[in-house]
Amino acid sequence: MPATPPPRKRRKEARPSELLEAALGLFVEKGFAATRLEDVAALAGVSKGTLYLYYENKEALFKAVVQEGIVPVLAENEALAAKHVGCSFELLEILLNNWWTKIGQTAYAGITKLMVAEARNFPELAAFYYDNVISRGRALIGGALKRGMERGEFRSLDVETTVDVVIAPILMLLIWRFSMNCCQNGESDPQTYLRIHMDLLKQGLRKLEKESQV
Amino acid sequence: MPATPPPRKRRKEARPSELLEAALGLFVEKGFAATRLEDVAALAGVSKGTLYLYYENKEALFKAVVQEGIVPVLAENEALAAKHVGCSFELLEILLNNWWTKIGQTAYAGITKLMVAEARNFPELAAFYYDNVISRGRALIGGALKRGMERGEFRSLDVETTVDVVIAPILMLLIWRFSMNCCQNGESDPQTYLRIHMDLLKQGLRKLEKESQV
DNA sequence: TAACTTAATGACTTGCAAGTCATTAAGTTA
DNA sequence: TAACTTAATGACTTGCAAGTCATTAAGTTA
Repeated sequence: MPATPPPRKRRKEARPSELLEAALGLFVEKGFAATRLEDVAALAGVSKGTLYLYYENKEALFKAVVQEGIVPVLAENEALAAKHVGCSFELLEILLNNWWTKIGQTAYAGITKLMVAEARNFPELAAFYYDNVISRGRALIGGALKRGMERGEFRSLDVETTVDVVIAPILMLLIWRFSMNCCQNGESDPQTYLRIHMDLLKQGLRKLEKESQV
Repeated sequence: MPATPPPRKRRKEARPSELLEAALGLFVEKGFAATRLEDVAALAGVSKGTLYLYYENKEALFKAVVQEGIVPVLAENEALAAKHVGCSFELLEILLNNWWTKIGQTAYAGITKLMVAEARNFPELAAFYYDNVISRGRALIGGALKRGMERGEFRSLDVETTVDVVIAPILMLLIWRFSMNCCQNGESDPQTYLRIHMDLLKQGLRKLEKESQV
C-alpha cells in the first residue's frame, strides 16, 4: 500500500526562526560551503523549495543568522561600555566575559570559526561580517584600552595592535572548539584558560613605577 | 589549421616537488575542499592524470605538503630547545621567532588556517596534523614554560593551559593573514604585533616578589 | 630501426548540491 | 460548497570536480 504523506502544515510566521536555528546548527557543524540547503530545510521540517520561499539563497540565509544572533550582543556591549564608571581593567573583563557568555558558550561561537575558515572564498560574506561584527568589536575593546591608558591605569601601547593581541586568545578559544578540538584529549578547560589569559593581561598591561611616562 | 600540441616531457624526478609547490599555493589560497586537483596539475604543468600517478588522492597530496614543509621546522626547533643554556624567556623568544620566520612569513602559514578551517570535515587530516605538528609544537613551548617555572623565572601556572594562551596570538596572526585580512585596511603590522605580545608576556609571566611561592 | 616500457594525456563516468518551477493542497473568501 | 489565494512540495535542470582508464608518445633496449 502506498504510504500517505503527512499533511503539510502552513506556518508562515514560524518558518523563518526555525530555518535560522537549523541553519546555525549546520553552518557551525559543517561550514558554509559544505552545508547543504536541503539538509537545513529537512532539519527545519520543510522541503528545499520552502527554504527558497523565505531566503533568496545561501548567503542571505547566513547573513540573517548573524544579524539575528550576533549583532544584538554587540549593541548590548556598547551599552555596557557607555555606562561604565569603574576601572578600565574591570571594563575589559566585563566586555570579554559578556562576549564569552553570550557567544563563546553558545553555538554562535562556531560562526567565528566559520568566518575565519571561509572568508577568502566568500568575500561578500567576509565584508558583511567585518562591517557588522569585527569592526564594532574592535572599537569596543580599543575604547576600553584607550580609556585605561588615558587614565594612567595601563602602560601606553599602540591601541589598534594591542586590541588584536588582547582578543586573539579569546578568538582562538572559540575557534578551537569547532576545529582541531576533536583530536585533543580535553586538556585546558575554558575556565582555566580565560583566567590565565586575564591574569597575564592584568599584570602585563599594568603600568610599573620604574617605567617612563609616554 | 590544427595546433600541434607541445611535446610532452618525461621528468619523473622533478614532478613530485613541482606538484607539492603547486598544491601548497592552491591549498593556501582556496582551502582543501575548494582546491581542484585539475588546477594543481595545471599549475605544475602536467595533466590531472599525471598527478594521480604520483599521489593517490587529495589527502595523500596534502599530507606530503605538511611532511616536506612543516615537520622539518619542528625537528629544528626541538634541536634548538635541547641545546639552549640561557634564560627561559629567551628560549621562548627563540622558538616563537624561528616559527615565525620559517612558517609564519612563508606560504606554509596558510596551512595553519587551512587545518583550523577544515579539521571538522576531514578528521583524518586533522588527526595527522595533530600528531605530526600540533602535539610536537605544544610539547616544545610547554617544555620552555616548565623550565622557566622550575628555575623560578616564571610564576607557577598550569603548563598545558598556559601553552595555549601563549601560542594563541601567534596562531591568530598566521590565521588572520589568510582569512579576514582582506577587509582590514592594513592596521597592526606583524612586527609591532609580535613585539607587543612578547612585551605583555614578559611582564605577565614574571614572578613578582610580593607573590607567594607555589 | 624495430620492439618495448612506462610517463603522460584528456575524454569520460560518477556523484553531488544549488537553484527552478509546474503541481499540489491547506486554508480563506464569497 | 465552490472558487480562489498562496504556502509547500519534490522532480528536474545545470554545473562542477573527483577519480578512471584506454590511448598516445617519449625515451630505452636489443
